Amino acid sequence: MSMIGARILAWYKSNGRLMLPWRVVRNPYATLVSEFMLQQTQVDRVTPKFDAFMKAYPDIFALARAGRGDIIRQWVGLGYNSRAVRLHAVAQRITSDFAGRIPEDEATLRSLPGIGPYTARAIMAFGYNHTVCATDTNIARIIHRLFFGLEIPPKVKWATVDARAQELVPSGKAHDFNGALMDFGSTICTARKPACKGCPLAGDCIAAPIDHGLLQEARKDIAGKNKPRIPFEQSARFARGRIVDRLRALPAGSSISLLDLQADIEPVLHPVLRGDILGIVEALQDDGLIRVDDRKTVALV
DNA sequence: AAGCCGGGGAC
DNA sequence: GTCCCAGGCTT
Repeated sequence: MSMIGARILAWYKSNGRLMLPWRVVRNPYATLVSEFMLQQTQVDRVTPKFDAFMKAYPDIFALARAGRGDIIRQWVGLGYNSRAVRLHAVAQRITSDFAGRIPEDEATLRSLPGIGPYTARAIMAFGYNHTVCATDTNIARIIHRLFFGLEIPPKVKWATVDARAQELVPSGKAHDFNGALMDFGSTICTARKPACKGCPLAGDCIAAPIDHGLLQEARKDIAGKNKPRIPFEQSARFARGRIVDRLRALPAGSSISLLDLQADIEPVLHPVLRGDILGIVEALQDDGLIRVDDRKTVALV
């Protein structure tokens, strides 16, 4: 095992978040659920939702036969509701095509909806302890700093960083190693305020010690090139969220007329959004989140 | 490559 | 107010 691998595992043993619910349960199904929840969503937001979800759907079969609308209800507070739709589809595919056994090879995992390069490897590493690195933005940042220097601006391509990450995984210890890097990235080697002082890897790191002001300046240059964003309250995303929330509030199995939905939603929307409701409803339907029947009543799918 | 998909928290 | 987050899909 590499020196860095050993150091990071030692750090994890005493500083890692070993009690995260999906680490305690530690099986491929729990990994599948948690990884979908964790896509672009912080640990602290997922933690309280995970247990309730697992209680409602204890295994892949329970999830597969559940109503999609109920799953979307369970998803409240997590955002990116399409993930719930895809997770449900994955559960159905796995029960129908693989007898409920969650695949453990990258190609098969990647063929499932909502499972990309990161999530496939995360399931392999966390669910099956296969020797791969689930390189996410967090791990990529750490590897970049360690071997190529400060990541802003990027010195090498993502593929180069990822290749270096794969080499680093200690054989047979992928679960702990990946967890260690992620915990390390969220507490020590953070994006905004890396704590190089006291970092156990500082001696191995090209980027260390990172000057906070310098990092801030580098980041500002990137930000300057960012396109101006419209306020969240004026975005279609916001309206989508309000519509789905309104439908979540309906008793399971019931629906609301399109007109009533519009009347309920409009007051909480920014004026620029009020003419867009029908189009947004249609987009939600295309995404498989809601259903509009021939009598113009709306419900969660 | 760029835009879209949520929303809460850090700074 | 801006950026960040255990990304993935579509165009």
